[in-house]
Amino acid sequence: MASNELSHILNNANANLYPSEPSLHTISFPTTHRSTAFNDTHYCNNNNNNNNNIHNTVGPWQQVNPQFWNRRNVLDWIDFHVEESKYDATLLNLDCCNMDGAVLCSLSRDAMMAAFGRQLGETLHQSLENLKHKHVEDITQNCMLSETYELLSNFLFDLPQSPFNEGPTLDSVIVQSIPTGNKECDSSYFNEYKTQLTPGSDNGYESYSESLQSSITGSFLNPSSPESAGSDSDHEYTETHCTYSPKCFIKQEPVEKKRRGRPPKLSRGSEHFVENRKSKHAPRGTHLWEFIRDILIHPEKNQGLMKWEDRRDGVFKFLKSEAVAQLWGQKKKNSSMTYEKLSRAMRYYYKREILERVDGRRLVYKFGKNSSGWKLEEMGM
DNA sequence: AGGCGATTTCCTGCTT
DNA sequence: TAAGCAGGAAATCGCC
Repeated sequence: MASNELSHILNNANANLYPSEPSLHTISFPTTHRSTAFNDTHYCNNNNNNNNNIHNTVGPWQQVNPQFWNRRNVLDWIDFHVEESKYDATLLNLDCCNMDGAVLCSLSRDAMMAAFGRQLGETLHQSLENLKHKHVEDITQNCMLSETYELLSNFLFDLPQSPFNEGPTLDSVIVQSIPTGNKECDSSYFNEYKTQLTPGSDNGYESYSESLQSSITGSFLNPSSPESAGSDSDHEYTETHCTYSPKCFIKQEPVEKKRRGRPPKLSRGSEHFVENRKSKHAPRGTHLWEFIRDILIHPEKNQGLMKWEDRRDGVFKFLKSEAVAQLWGQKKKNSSMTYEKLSRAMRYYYKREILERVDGRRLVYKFGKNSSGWKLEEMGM
């Protein structure tokens, strides 16, 4: 089978799993034909030389710890190996590809081979082990002592948080060194990434949000610092239980947690969100206005989400309001975040003079005197 | 335990 | 008509 046919099949799978929104096109992953798209400046290649596991093209999945892959990353990764090994993609059970990285990493070698066949399963297993090892090695080699651990933990905790520089907590990276056998079906550290597989969560918003985060992660997060919300208690969000299922590997049953905010009405077709909602207060130092500011002060990296209208006066505009809202929602582990809700929170800032009103202009806001970190002088420019 | 801050959610009415 | 804005009300949840 021709390579482009394989790509076509997996692209279709991608399309089915990730119904796209028009506004997303500029920021979503390229799924195939990486040779041009993946070698551009969107992706950091600093680790490529260390990776002795084949890849001569670069994909976001390669830059991010497999534990943090979303479903699209998993699909891209499978796609890559299908193409490389000239595997007949028609033999693939696409249901078996529908999982995120945390789930993927919980699969044993046998499970991989059962799902993907002996040849491809072995290839994928090997690739995954190499990638996992690479990331664990990168991260753990300098923090072997508990003293170092503590220092680094404090350092990570004290870092200013933004969607661009926040990395995993030390706990979230150290746990990867647990032997695979102990990790199977015990990856609660990463369970927040799994909830998207729960029944009813496979909706446009979730996928959209995933894609967004993926592109952010793939394009300008530190590749070894995937977005973990920088929380000291992320692993508390959701307890899920996973079991092997021949059809789709994982059946997940999130334990119900109370969500924050006023209870949503259930009569608008949004019932399916409720089961997946997790409650989480914003991590210290991560407020909405800071999140917005951090997008703005990285103009080369914000993928056209927002722009400065008047840099000196702190006037800015949302270009992709819903996309920003989704990103914010993802940061807060809230898949039902919308621009409407985000903007309500923004309006509360008027009173506190973190923002100032800009009358008559849609999607335009201005930083107020109680905001900081965006002024050119502050940034030494 | 309770207050508080920072949202989150829903809502109505208005404007663009 | 849709999208966005404005702001009240109620609710949640981490922190102190």
